[in-house]
Amino acid sequence: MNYHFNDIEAKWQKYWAENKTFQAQNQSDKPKYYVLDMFPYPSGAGLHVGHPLGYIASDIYARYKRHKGFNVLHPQGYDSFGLPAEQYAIQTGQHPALTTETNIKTYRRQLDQIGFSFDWSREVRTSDPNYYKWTQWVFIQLFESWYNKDTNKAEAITKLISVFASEGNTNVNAACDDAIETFSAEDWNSYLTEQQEAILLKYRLTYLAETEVNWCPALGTVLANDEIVNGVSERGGHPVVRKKMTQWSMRISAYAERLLNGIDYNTDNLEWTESLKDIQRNWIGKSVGASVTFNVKMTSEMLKLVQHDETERHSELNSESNPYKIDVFTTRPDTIFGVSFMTLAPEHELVTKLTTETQKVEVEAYIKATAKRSERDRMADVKTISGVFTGAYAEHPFSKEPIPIWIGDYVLAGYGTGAVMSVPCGDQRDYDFAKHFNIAIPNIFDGVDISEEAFADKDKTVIVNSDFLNGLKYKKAVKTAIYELEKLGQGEGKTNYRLRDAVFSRQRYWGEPFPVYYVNGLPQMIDAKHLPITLPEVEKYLPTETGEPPLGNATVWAWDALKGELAKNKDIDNVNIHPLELNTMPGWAGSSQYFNRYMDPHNENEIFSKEAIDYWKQVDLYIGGSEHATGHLLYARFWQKFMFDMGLVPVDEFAKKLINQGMILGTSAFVYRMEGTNTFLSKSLIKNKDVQPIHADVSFVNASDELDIEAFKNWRTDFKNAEFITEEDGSFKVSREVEKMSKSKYNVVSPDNICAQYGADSLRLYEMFLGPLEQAKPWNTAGITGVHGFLKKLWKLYFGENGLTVTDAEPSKDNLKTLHKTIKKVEEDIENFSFNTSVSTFMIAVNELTAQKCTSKNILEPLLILLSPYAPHIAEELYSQLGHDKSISTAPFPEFDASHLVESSKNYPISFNGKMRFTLELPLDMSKEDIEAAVMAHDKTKEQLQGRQPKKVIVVPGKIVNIVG
RNA sequence: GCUCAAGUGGCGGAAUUGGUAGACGCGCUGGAUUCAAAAUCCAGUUCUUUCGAGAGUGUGGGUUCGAUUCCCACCUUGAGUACCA
Repeated sequence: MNYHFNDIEAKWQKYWAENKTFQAQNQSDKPKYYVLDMFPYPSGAGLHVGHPLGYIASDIYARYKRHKGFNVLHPQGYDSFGLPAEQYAIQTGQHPALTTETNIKTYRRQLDQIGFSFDWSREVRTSDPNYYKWTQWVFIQLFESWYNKDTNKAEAITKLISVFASEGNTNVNAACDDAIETFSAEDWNSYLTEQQEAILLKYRLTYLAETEVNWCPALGTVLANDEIVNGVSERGGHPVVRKKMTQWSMRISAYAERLLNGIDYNTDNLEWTESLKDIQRNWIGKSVGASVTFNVKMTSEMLKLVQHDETERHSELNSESNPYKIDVFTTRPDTIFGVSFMTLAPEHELVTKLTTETQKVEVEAYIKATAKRSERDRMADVKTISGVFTGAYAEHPFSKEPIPIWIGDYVLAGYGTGAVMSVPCGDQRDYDFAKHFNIAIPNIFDGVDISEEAFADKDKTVIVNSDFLNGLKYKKAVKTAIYELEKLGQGEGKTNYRLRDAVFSRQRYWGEPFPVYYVNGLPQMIDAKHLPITLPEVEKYLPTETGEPPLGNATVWAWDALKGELAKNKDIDNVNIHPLELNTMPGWAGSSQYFNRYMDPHNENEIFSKEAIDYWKQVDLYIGGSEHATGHLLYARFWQKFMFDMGLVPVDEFAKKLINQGMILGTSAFVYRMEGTNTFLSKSLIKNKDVQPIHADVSFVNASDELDIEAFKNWRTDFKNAEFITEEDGSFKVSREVEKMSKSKYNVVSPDNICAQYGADSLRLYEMFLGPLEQAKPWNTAGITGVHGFLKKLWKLYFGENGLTVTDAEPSKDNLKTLHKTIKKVEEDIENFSFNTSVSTFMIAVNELTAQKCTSKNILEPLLILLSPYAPHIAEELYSQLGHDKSISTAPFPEFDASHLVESSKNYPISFNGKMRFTLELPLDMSKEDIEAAVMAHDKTKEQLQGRQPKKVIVVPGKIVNIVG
């Protein structure tokens, strides 16, 4: 009987589906274990061999945990909202839901054929209204919450309202918009509802505000920072410009410190790799320093302006005590006496007010010029120093000396306060700016040469020329400076984060609609009992002619607040029937809580039941790509912390352990055509020839890099009559190069073909065998014959020509030794996610057992359980052939027994000066002295020493002997 | 620029606490089987070599009886981030 992998695999896939073998229960006597993959976006291209890598790894772990007696949850679903389906809809008119459905069918077929142990009864799709109902629900909860910095958690907005009503906002310590004016309880109670609503928006965890956003004209939508790569859109590489728009934002900045603390201190709940933690740390970008307030030296023109402003605001303060102030953030308050100018971002709101009559023309021209530059231009050109003097001066907080105020585009409006105190002796950019514009560069560092460049080494700093800071070192100087600034009321210690609030609106059709309608321009939440608010039908998926998002095309997209149902747009009366939000949510909305929904996916009354979340708690193992480090993985942590504050989840990190699988690269094949001809040269003939490299489809090339010339000729009409000059042996060789796997490089390999030709078990083994899980590595189909041959060899261990050969024979000592060293190694490897090395271990075991002619069931049955996580189909088949009528999937993992590995002797490596020269078999219970004597007496030792007397002999019993001299 | 990771045969990679470098597999070479091929099986395969042996894990140094492994400097590649004050 031969190994018919296609039949076997189909048989067991059917068995698992029919018997619901991998369906997880929400209660069990067994301990729980939750293994999760990042769910896929079902693209039209289907899977290539790179996609299942992480799924295979997580499947091995999930299956292993079942053997180890765990109640395993291993779900799968689809992140099915997204741009490609929408763009296809724009081109063809086909509803994105249909495209998505078709693509999901393909994905499901491809996933099923690989034999994953997913619990498909828990499948979620982000574009399913029954799912996105809960995405909308979380959004409402965020809207109804604010962040209390005193209790350090999110709290109900109703609580904030009652504080405002009883004591105003002076004692409220919230994560909120900057520049919120203080008000008393009387003020609050006298405000109109609209005024109150507008104020509350500045506190809510999701809020509507006019912000500078990244607008991508080509995609017709805004993008979050993590969706921009090198100044262009991640999808499609289109230019991005800064634009002010009213958009929903998520106040993730409120959680910046807790997101960092989770990385640095909550390591029990966040066993992520250091590199991934580094990426998030970097992205959050904490810097500790101080804010410093500089008073502007007022000119008579400015005073007029101030008085005008103040009268407008009905303020009783007089202008003398309220000049213009410039707040800056600095990480080096110790260098305050090194300030020789200030620089504002061109967009800074004070610029127009400060600029003097004489400088006006120059300043306005500069602002205009910088506004025109795109994000990318600005990034590409960081070398050019540009800026303009405003004509105004600020006053040094201590020396009271005048400090010229400049504007320059090296200062970013979006970071800190959009203004810096420039210390040219301690900051290279300030230094370059000062040199360029001939501004003074005072030195405040003791014994440091700053004639060529700035000096930024904190640790070696001793401050001079700095009044009360003279003679102090960095740390002390920082403390003292902050203390003195606080005394003056012109500064305080401050921490700044690079992390910005995340824009949450997208001008798209194929996304979650907001559960929001507008009354008098102010957003109102739809009551959760009316959810889901489902996507309306539209004629076209493009923006409207008036520039509104695609939902502006819908005719039934208004909200009847009285009846609590959708209404027609033409019936909008702004009394009972109001317009609905036209934006949709971004891609990461649906992926920020899906892992919890899997715990209780069919619950219609709650996002998940308390029992379910208390049972499963959090994901124990999460496997996915590191490209989500600053997107999904950060947003999901933020939502989880919010859900934790709400008391909805028991753990504030959603994924205990995270592993990033490396990318599988393609091995492209190149053929060479002589320039100007239709003649192709084999690889070794191209030296010194003028040739043009052309990608050949990798399916035309065999393991020895020989091209199937006929297949290549039939590929394209212009190759039809091509000439081929071969090697001497008649073969035509291609050259190989490792590149990213992509259609345009003709190096894409589909798992469908591999499964048909070698089987899913071979595919699974080979993907693991390629190399360490987390490492990027090239795919080369040729190598799969190795693992495929192994499976055939394994099969032969159980089946001969005349059927099953397994017996009840007592295992030999060697049999047991092979089995138990395999158990030990495989178990260690799985625990360490070192799957590549356990495949080698299996090969060694099968090679050894074959050589030993082992037929013993006591060896061959446990071997199947060891192998079952990796190659489940063949393991199930052989296990059933051994007489079992139940699936192997929960058979207990074999117990390692060290007694089978005990040796009585050791083959000692004998080294001379650390170099191994020969080995010597000696009993393990031999004493150090006897070992030394035996080695010294050996002929080869004498030969090595050639009469020399060794200086020293190192004997490590059980390990090595080293002779020095 | 800053942060992180990695450099081992023709190729993918192994060596888990400092102790026989190159496991396992691909490819290659030779052989068996076959009319032939595929498949299968056996042997060999880091480099140099005067066939005794010698060298060797990106480069240079250090610690050690002993270093792919630890330390220092440098080079290369990849990833993240980027006028972040």
